[in-house]
Amino acid sequence: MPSVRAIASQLKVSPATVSRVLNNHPDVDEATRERVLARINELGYVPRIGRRITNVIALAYPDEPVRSEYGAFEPALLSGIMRGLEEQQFDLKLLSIRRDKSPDETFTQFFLRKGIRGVILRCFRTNRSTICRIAEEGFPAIVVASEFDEPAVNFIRADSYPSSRQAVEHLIGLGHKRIALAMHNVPDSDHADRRRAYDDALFCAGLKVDPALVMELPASLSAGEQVLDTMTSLDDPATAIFATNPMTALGVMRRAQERGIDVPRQLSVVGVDDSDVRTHVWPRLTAVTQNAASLGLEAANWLTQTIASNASRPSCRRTIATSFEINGTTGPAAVPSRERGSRATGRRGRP
Amino acid sequence: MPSVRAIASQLKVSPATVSRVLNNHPDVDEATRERVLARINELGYVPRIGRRITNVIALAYPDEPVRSEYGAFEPALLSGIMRGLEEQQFDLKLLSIRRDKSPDETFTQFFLRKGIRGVILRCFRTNRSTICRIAEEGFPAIVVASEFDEPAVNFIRADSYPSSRQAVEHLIGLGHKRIALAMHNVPDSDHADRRRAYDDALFCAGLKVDPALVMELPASLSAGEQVLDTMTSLDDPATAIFATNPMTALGVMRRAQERGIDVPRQLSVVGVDDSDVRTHVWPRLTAVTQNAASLGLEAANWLTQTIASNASRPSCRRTIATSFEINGTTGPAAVPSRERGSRATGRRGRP
DNA sequence: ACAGAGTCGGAAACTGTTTCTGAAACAGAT
DNA sequence: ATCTGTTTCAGAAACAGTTTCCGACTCTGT
Repeated sequence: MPSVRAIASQLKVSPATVSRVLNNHPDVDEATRERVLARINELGYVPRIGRRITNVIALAYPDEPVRSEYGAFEPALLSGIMRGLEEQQFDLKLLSIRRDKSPDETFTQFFLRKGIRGVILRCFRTNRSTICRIAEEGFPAIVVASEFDEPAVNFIRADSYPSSRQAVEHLIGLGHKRIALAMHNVPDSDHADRRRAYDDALFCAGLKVDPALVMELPASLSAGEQVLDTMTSLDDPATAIFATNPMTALGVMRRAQERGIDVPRQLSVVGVDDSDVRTHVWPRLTAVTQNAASLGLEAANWLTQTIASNASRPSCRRTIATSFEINGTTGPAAVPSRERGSRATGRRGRP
Repeated sequence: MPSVRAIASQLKVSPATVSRVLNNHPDVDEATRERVLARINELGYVPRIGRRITNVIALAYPDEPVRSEYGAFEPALLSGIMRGLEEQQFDLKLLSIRRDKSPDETFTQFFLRKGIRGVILRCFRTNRSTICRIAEEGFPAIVVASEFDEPAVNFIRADSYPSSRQAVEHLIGLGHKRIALAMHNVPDSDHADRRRAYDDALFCAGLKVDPALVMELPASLSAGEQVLDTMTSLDDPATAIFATNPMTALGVMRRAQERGIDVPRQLSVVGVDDSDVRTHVWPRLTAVTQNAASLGLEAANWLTQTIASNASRPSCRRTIATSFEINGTTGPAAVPSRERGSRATGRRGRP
């Protein structure tokens, strides 16, 4: 377990210099800084207070400290993380990278300066490259709720493919043939899963994917409203909508109520839920649900155990399952207009 | 700025002993521990790393780490806190008292052991006495979103009296005379404010408070449903409902939709919102809104500034205003039917 | 060429924590 | 009563990181 002094003596510099490098003090020569940093990375320095090593991990947000736009996702995640930290007795710090990181320090420096042993990362559209850089530096890190192709990036996420497929098949089973898909307009792995599930389910049922039924929009209430308006005003309107994020689903519901469209009689809606907003509306939303708390718990567990067992360059590419919950917003397809009418069963589907 | 060694030499003990006391090691005599603790308190010891003093504050939860039951209140609060910490460059740690505090250490010890300079406290029904004890010990602390009579306890909260009164007066102005009040069944200052506002507004309008119109229940969706059912089935039913917390308000809305009661034609609803759930339903909920983010920001600002200016025993008893936002769930009172019973219009849909 | 300013970094001083060790107290047996 | 072994308590020293002070070196302007 290398200390500042150990590194210093190896490099034939003084402990003061190593400390200065770690704390990003300006008055150290660039070449020296590089050398020290390289050795620190190589030997795997861990921060200490006095003689005790710090057991602190961080939850780091890229820009804004904490986003509340996702509703109860963040508190559920935090709650899970805190529980996951319990076992190895770690503490949790909240970090905002934009706020605290100086542009001319490395991420490793930044985290060590904050006395952090490992970091849980939240990924938004803006910071995928940031996350890749952190992973390259080799600092213990895990991304929660996003997928990465880069092998260096550890992540844990929920795979929504099976549940999403279940969802679409549920709709098909209820006789729906015109099923709309409301996607996020920024491609990410979660939404790719859902798209794939949609395509596959339709294909296996012998249905064609109609591009007119697929929309890509931001994740927001108003996007959901737009989806509903568009999909109901088609020549051959949708009889069901699968909205792949919570806000869009809520927007669809709200607008349907506003326009007096009876859900699920006239239109079925399936959403995705991170927490429990699906229970906030009536009828309760049929939805693909992912458990943010267990994501947090597993991430924290993996990270602390990795740190404790100080494995070098460990890998975590875990997906946990989402589930599909049938509630009140899905029902048999409305009997289509006469000419194709004989196929619809009209039987009220009991889940 | 007293150090461990300074305290030690004053007390004629070794630094090791002081350190042991701070870290709650078992092998130190009870009398010695008391003496050290007293002196630490007296001199206002601050934790350091090396020669630098730590600039870390904590957000401490009593039992469960983070509650997600309040929806987006917590993330909004956190977001505000992080912004409030920015100015004085403090870091934030999350602490769970139940998890981390040993029963036989004082709170001051606990916080110092965690390297904390000050603490923001969340108050739930279970831990008011805990909070009073912390305040008595004199450790820099501030409670967010609750009120305390004890003069030693610092807090910052939103006073919902004016907005609540505005809300009830708004209903009265719309011609409502039968206004129901759905209260939380655990008395706390927030709900007391709302109760008082309700009473006062009614009184000033020359209306009597009908005990049949006041219910006290837990804060939950099902409680809201119960409220709606009860209030619409009275002999002289309510024409408006004021639900003093977000979940209850949502429950009322959901049940109204379920039963086909047209809001706001047949029934007006006013809620309370911590974040933005009021926009998740249709029609958008008319609500008293408190801004959790600014509570967090102000709390963090006060705490960090207090610490930086090391005032001894500072006091903060601040209330910030809530606001009243008129949206789509309030409208003129239904024309009091000539002979009651023709009330249900059955018309669905567009306002 | 020389003076002054700026850069870089080491020694030392000062944090807090832990390990090692020893003194004192206590319990039990002879 | 004395001896022995154990437990309790706490100090000395070693060791962790950071900062202050100061000296050496470099660079620039005159």
